[in-house]
Amino acid sequence: MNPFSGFTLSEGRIECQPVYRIGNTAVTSAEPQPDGPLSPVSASASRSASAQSSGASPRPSTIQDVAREAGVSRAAVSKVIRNAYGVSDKMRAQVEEAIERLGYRPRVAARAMRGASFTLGFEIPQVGNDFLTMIVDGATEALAETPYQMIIAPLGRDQKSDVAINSLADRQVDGIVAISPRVDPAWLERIAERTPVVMIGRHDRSDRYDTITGDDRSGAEQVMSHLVEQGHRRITHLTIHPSRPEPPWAGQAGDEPHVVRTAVYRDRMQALGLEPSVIHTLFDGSEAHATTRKLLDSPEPPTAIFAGNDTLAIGVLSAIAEAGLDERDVSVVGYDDIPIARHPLVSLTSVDQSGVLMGREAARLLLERLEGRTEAVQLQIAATLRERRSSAPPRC
Amino acid sequence: MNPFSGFTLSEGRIECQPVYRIGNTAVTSAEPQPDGPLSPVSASASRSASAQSSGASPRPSTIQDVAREAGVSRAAVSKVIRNAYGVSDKMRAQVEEAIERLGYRPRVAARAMRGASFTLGFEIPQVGNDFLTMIVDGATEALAETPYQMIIAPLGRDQKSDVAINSLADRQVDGIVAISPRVDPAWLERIAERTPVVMIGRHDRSDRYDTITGDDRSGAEQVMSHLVEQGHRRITHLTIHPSRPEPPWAGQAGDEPHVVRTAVYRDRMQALGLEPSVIHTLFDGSEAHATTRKLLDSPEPPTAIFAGNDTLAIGVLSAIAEAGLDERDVSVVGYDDIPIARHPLVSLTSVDQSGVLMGREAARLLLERLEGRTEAVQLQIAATLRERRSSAPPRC
DNA sequence: TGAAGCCGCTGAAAGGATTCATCGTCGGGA
DNA sequence: TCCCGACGATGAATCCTTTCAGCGGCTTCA
Repeated sequence: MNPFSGFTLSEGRIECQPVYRIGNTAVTSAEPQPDGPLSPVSASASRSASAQSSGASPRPSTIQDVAREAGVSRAAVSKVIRNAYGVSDKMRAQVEEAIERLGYRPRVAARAMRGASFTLGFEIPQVGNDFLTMIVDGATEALAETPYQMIIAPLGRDQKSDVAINSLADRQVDGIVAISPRVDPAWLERIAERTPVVMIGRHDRSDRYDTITGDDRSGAEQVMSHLVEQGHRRITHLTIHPSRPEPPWAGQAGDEPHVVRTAVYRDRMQALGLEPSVIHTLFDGSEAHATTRKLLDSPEPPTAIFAGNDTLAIGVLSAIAEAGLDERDVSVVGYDDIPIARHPLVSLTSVDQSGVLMGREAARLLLERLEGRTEAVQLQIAATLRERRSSAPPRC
Repeated sequence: MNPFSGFTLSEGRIECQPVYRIGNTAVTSAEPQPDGPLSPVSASASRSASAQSSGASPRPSTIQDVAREAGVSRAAVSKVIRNAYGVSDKMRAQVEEAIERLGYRPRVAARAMRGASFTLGFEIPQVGNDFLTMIVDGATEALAETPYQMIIAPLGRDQKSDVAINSLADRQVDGIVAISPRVDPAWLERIAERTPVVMIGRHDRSDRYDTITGDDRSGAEQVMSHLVEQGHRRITHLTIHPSRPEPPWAGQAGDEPHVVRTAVYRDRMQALGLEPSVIHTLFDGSEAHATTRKLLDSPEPPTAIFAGNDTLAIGVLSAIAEAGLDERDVSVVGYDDIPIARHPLVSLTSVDQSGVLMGREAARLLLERLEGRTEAVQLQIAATLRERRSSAPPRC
């Protein structure tokens, strides 16, 4: 079975909450198709049929129609659209009027076949993650005045980054932003041969793609200094699971941000003669919550928890609050400084590495590449600790 | 100037936070292009040139290459890929082996020209909004086993929904999910003639596109009953600005969720002989925060605030916390039940309308359409009040 | 006045996958 | 042995846009 074919609708509608359906319930072609599992063919076939049956759907106008309407050639219209060289004012006016009259819109698929798709793709490992959202926001802003449209390919459950990146490449996006994905650098370089790539997060260095990283070393140092100065000695570090199995490129090509932060934690603890304690959880806050509860019940709970990112820190905070404790019992520091960290009810100490700036710069780097830059660039964004209420000197 | 042409990179790099740039700074083609402002042409031209200069970039293999490799015709390969009718096991094996050997991936743009793009587009008015995130999560899940890839088109700053929807249509997505956009229903129907559309949120009813709504009436009723039962009388309603100027289709075609919630609020207040007080703010929480501060300083502040959605409610809560007050002073109820509402530090009473379910159903409805359904469907998702700490009986 | 060069525009080819009409082959029944 | 139908595979047409080579007409300069 090749990866592009064959799928079936999972049958049955799961209703965990009442859904009222108005309108038809019967699906026209619900009975098994003659050629086995529902395939894209039958889907597109029946779709076009339905478009006809619902009637009065004039096919959208093409560049040919515009050319006819304006009394010029297809190529001339194309040049007007692309703002290319060699178009008289008169012709431009005629063509633009014709475009207006027909409501013509260039088909991106057709453009992509020869030229550009004017699309920049963002691979986002976790849609709900606020740090990633900041990156998207920054990029959106940077692309506002350009003809480029951003599209986001979210990762499905248990999906690997490379699926989404491939999917973007298949769509012939003009550039790709990949956010700290666990993919083979060599593979990514192969993608980058054809499509400009900016990779955010990992401390990679490549001649083929650009990278943007936060200063994870400095950020983590600041966290540790802050906690130690406050008098904490029993500090636990909570972070996400490392890649399993250990990818062959790990360590060699550059480390993921979380790995760097963890390394700094270990170093600082050992330098102080303290026992490092690192706990790995899933990336969403739920497991961080459960883990923290257990931690609080342990005979000698930590007085401070350094969470690898804010999502984890939020989960940690919820466990602490549920246990009726506060920052005087257990201090918490996160990483990323997502918007909710600033909220007075949360007030989470965190490291600001300006996701918005990262997103903006990522978009810029892609635009530069499209403009012609060929050498790789590495950007590093400074990290700044934002001290808030969640970290305080321990009681005893 | 037509809308598809002409852009320039905004010059100068704004650095509000230190950015360290490693690697080249000079951009190859920074000098003005011969044909005026940098146009997509030159961009793609220089790009391909750079690809050549960096060398060793064999053009990606096509269906033709696979056909040659497997010793069959192009059409045969196409049929294998699409899992279509009339392929012998032997040929399938040969072709799949050839695909494997060449690392062939079908170009989506080319497929879209005749067949399907296997892409479903989501128009998301606000990337950071957690309710919308829940919808995306639900849809991701529903699409996991299908060959369809989801792409998200986020709205740029000050961008209208129709820009993003058009952009998705231009990319020939096979289906569109639009989330409560302020667009003309007639316009949306025109889009829906060619591409299946599911619209989430607005209480529309169309023969051409499907709709999914929450039960905003019931949800708002539950909120008001809850607050009134707790003894609140001075209840202020905070909601987002209505569309300005008033769109010509307002009220006629169906209302936006926020408008329905506000209407219920007004009705209930008036039925109780109380003075309704509605305040409009921007959709992001920041203005809600400022507005609430002012409200708290007023001579007779409300004892409860019913926020039109959770994002606003979070902003309200932050103002209340900053003022050193709590739920006994001012109760807060939101709408959507986003994940952070459950957090013990926030504990926001809210209306759960299951965004995840909405997203899942939206994806399903599109798949049904692609399967052949032609009649429109309306789904309504039940609303359930989740009572939490943020709403409590007033002090006096 | 002739040659050269530029300008504005045009026709045709290219790009990759799908689909339709068509063709060849093989097995089985008469 | 012959014919027919079913099955499998094929070539060509198609989708829409961009790009390239080229073509008149005009200007400029020798």
